[in-house]
Amino acid sequence: MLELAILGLLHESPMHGYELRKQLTTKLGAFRAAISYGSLYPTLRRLQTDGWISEGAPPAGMPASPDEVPLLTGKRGRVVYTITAEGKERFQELLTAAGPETYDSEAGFGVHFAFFARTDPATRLRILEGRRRRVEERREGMRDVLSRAAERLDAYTLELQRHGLDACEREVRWLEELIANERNGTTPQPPSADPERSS
Amino acid sequence: MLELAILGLLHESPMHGYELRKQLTTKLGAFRAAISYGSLYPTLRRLQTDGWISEGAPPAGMPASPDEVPLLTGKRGRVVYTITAEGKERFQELLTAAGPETYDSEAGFGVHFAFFARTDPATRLRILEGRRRRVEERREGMRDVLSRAAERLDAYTLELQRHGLDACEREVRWLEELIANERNGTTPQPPSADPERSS
DNA sequence: GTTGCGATGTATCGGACCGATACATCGGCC
DNA sequence: GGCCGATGTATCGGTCCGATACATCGCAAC
Repeated sequence: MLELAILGLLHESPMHGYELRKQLTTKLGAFRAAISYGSLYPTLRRLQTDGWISEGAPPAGMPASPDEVPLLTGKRGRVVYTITAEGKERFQELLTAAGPETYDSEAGFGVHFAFFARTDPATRLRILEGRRRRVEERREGMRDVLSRAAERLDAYTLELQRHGLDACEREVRWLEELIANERNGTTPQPPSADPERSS
Repeated sequence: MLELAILGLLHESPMHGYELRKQLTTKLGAFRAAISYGSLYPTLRRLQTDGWISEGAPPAGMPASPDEVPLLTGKRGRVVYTITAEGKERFQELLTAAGPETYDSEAGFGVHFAFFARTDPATRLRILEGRRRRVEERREGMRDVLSRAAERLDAYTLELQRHGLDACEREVRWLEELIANERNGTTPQPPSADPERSS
């Protein structure tokens, strides 16, 4: 989960922990709240020992975009992380290997979706459909509760079920739309002016 | 979290673990997916050593409703848990002491909301307003992203933000409505005794 | 100039919760 | 009689969170 998210962000640009967390929070803010440092730093360490990322600025070849954002200024005390070539492979591998755990959790789906621009069409479709199935199941469960046991629940529990059901129906409709687009190839492609940096 | 949920359910009726999990899943299904046994059983053990619940059928006084649901049949191998008097106090205490952690997480809010029928009006209002504030903050964050950095995001990330924003706006509206009802006293009370606004 | 203060930044620890797994029993159905 | 899916209890490793502790930087007030 976090591994995929971190690799994905570092794929775009090298970064230090603090900035990483901020980007994580805004980019994935729709589906999960915020990433804790208590998971971020240990994960960074693990990724480093696994060889997916390396400490320090990129190997002098890459001209590290001089953006307005203060990303990789290796100032005092800051530790800048850069994704390695193996890390990029690992990223693609994780992107494609999208099992049930991908759509089972909100966070899992959110992270994968956030990197759909780098995911191949077949995998995109598979994830969207898996997610839809999952949400439909939840929806059916709530419908059953509401139709079969409504009179045995208090008003608040009832209201909670209704709200949840509504949210599920909405998400299913959203997913249907995305799936339809995906099949048509209508989906706005990522700015294809950027054809694969390396690998 | 789990502690509150378990005490709340056992407050309604004694139960064994399996049934507890099923009820947990349906009652709180709107906001959190499912409870794992890996958290349920250890928590049950802890609640027991803390004295909030006890193993075995109720102390012979309570006539354990002979419902159609097979709840407390102390058959072979089953362990039935019953809430103690101290447990009921603890439950009320947890219900009322609703700090920020209550509305920070989906699950926390969901659990508290599910037991609103047993929560006093002032606490209900406090929780609803805290939650609203929290969701509004998330909403503002996403609005900023969409208005300030939309052109720098790919189509999928954009769509994710839009979907998240929509969900937030919807939840805020839902909360507004609940808060308004709460202030009017329009909210249906638990079935106990409410001759004023019965339907 | 120095003092204080909020934003930036790195790091760890205990605990909550999950996912997989193992295993035992029960009620039918063939 | 045997098989199988529901029911039922339990544990283990791992992921992630929340609180906390510091250290530094820019800057404004005095």
